[in-house]
Amino acid sequence: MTKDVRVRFAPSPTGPLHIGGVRTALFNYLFAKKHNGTFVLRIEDTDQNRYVEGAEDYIVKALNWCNIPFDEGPGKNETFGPYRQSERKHLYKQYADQLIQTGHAYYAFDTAETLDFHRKDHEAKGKTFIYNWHNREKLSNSLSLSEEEVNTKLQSGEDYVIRFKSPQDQTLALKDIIRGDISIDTNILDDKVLFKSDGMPTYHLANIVDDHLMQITHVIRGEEWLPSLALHHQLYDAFGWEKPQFAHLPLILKSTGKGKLSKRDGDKLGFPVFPLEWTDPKSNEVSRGYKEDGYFAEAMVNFLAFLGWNPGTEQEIFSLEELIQAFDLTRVNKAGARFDPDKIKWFNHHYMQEQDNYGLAIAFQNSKTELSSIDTQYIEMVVALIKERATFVGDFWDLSHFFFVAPETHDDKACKKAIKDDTVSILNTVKTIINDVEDFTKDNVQNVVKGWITSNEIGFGKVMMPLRLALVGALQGPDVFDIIYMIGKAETSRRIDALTASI
RNA sequence: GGCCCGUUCGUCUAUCGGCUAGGACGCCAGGUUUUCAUCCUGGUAAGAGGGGUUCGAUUCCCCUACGGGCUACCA
Repeated sequence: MTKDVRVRFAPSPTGPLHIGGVRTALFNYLFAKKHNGTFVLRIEDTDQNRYVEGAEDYIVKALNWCNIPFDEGPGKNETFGPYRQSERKHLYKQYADQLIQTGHAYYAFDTAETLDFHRKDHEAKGKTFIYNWHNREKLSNSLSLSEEEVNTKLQSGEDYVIRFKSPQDQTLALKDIIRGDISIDTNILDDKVLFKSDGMPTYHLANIVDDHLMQITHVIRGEEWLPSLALHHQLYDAFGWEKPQFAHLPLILKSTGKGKLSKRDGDKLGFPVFPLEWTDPKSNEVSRGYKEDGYFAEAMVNFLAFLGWNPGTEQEIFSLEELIQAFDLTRVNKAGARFDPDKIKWFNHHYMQEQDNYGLAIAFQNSKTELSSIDTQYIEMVVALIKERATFVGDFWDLSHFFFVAPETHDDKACKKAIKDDTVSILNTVKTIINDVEDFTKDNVQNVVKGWITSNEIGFGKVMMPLRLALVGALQGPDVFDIIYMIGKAETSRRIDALTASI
């Protein structure tokens, strides 16, 4: 009998969730759903200084937009709540105290200035200052001070932190689902602060306590946490708790240049790094989002799933449901993956073709004031004709404006190529022929015009090129007869006249 | 600097000792479209280097190089 799978996504509300965070959430979600488990959202807001207004709301909205909503979290199925660490503040102190009683932790009174001095002093001597067995006896803490001294400090209200007492001369055998076995020498570990002088736990304590209390079975997080695994591992042992399984995901790297993709790379690299647009509450600076840039959630999810994971088959297009079925943590890669903006565009083009035309038409109409008074059904027909050429709804206008307004100019290069001495007379005849079509369908117009060209041995290029030029203003766009059918006889005539008049 | 993790086409990746190293994006060419794009077909391009182990290493081990992460009373 195995335990029900419970995973959590535990972001810190310090700003908009970035794309790497979305990927972490996605992998948690896929893993949970694959195993009929529960996906928990926990807000890790233990750092009061970095709290950003609106960030939590953003995280929830982003997960919902990606269609990977949490099962349990703030305001939703709160069986293990509360889900904000700031609201669980009262819980942590007793656990820190427990560790002191069992000898796994101690009080430390060193000021930030003192520690800073030691760090700089060591650095100047070419050494690294580590607060651990090496020198904790020389610092101000409950291991170096007498019991009276410690009690006096505590009772006088002096600031203190609680540090984990990292053991000496031990080798830790850590396990990671993705990376396998990792062994760590405890001598190089420092005595991490578990409980801060402001009465809040640090990430390390809160994380372990909450994962335990919330019965988390699998911790799936970014690789930046791998160095903390040794500490977390020891914390579980110190509490005597059963450990969850760990999986550290490879990081998402910048598409070009060095380092991991960061929040600041957004506008600099020309593509969003956030799922949704974000306005910084302090500076009012706006960062673009995938949604607002015209990406479909399915495209982003499919792309992100393949950043660091693959199913082992050659299939690349996966619906969310298919991803859930195929997902397997042991197939996650170890190495970091560069973000490829071209590839996510390709996914978007693919998912564009699967979108409902009416929905696209509405989105198109809402995006362009020129379309506000145009019949949505007409727009839907246009969308059907052009969407295979588009990656974003934002491409639609460039691809289809001639369905709505007559060209104001005719492309010079195209004119040189398409217009010959007999073009005016040919176009006039074509105009008459089109006007004479009684049952005005695309096929009928096409048959009549093509029949006329063939029987008079004129040559298709001499007719079709100038005709297209008249209708579109350039040598581009979908089938000429689709355009003629859509804009109608009268407008076709007007556009032909406009071109012949300019020759 | 120290510690940890990693290293296959430009990019994302397949390969779990037998390889003519496969796929996708991008790029290039051809075809379709008498336009452009889409689409189709083809092409380009890779196991960091050096040692081992082995009949045989991209695959296992070691070293070096390179890349990444961490190194806060941040998460």
